[in-house]
Amino acid sequence: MDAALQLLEHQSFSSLGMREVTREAGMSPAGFYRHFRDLADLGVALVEEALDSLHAMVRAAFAEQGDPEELIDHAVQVIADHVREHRAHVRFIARERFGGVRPVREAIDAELARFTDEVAAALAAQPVSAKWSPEDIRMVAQLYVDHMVLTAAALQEADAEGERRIAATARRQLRLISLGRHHWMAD
Amino acid sequence: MDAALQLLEHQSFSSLGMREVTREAGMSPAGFYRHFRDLADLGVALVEEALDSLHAMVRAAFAEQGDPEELIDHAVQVIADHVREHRAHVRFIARERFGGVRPVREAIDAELARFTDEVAAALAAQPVSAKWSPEDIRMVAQLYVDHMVLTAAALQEADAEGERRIAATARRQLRLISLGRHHWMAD
DNA sequence: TGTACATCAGTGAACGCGCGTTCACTGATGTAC
DNA sequence: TGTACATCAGTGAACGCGCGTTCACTGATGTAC
Repeated sequence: MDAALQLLEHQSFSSLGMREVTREAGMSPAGFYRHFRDLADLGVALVEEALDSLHAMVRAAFAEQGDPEELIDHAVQVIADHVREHRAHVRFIARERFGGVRPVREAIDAELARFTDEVAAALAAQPVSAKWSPEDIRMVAQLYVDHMVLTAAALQEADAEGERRIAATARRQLRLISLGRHHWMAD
Repeated sequence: MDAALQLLEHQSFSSLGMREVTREAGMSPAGFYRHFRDLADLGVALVEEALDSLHAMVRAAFAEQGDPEELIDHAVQVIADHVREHRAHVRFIARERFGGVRPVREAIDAELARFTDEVAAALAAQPVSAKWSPEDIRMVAQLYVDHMVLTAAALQEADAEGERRIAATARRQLRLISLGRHHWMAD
């Protein structure tokens, strides 16, 4: 799996060869079948591995208490740290979320839907969304999850300067969304 | 190019074979070289074709005048129409935006950056953003373009019922962003 | 403590196949005089 | 109107190569008695 992730730095999953993977892993082609039935099987295993770590990140991003400003700074910081530590995983998810291998795409979609549920639950607990309908809460949760994945994807291929720029933009965008949330019921 | 788009319904570009393409197109393998130097060359040509049509869509989505509510309904309608008429193009862009073939990915990024400029110019002309800094305007433009691409990508693989659901969510999300914009300077 | 057996990750050779690329070619269409 | 030549999309055969998959195997580690 590490060998595959390594190779996926410069190509997408659907073009991965299994001889390629075993070569990178330093084993003979036949050895592959000791671990996976086929490449799609490996792909799904990678999704699970990658989203386990993402899962921890989502929790961390929403754990903090405090005013919106602090929450936003903290969340963006958590995302940036996560990307630095799990670059290959983030790239894999970003690339294959709309990629050409159905089982992989579906596994990612299912996991992201679970994240959205989790974020929605966290939002529902905040005073701001006291009188919101469940649909509206989910709609905002989706906006947040999409924004998070997109930001992580952008960070993943940025240098240090690009990282600062992307983080700054992300913070402002989250602030704008937060403003919208505070005026959703009032207006 | 049509043959390639057809094949890309079920795979991503980096796994496309050129014998595969010529077979689908009903010609001999060697004929490929009459039109493209290699597959990456074909890919870049597809990006241009796909984003020409998207370009027209962006203009249309922002052309309308009226109150925010009408603008949003109109924009989402334009996106939905576009996806219905150019499903293969939309899928290609969504899939390859973070895909494994660098020249293709870079061509898409460059085009989307141009879209963002265009949207930023349209936003700058609106009374709401009268006193905004250029950076803040661009930040909102980026939010809109990302949201548009993500919505189009989701619509592209949805059935009729999913289409309604996705469009409804997109409208609410745009309304929330619009609310945030109206309170950006005030708060 | 020693022996016999089971499990299991990994090997290396072999298979048939489809790949990308090249080559000299054909035949239709356009152009100059 | 007729003739000679240029252009150019498409052909079909051939090449060497790496692919995914299978097979009987090896040898290390764990387990039962």
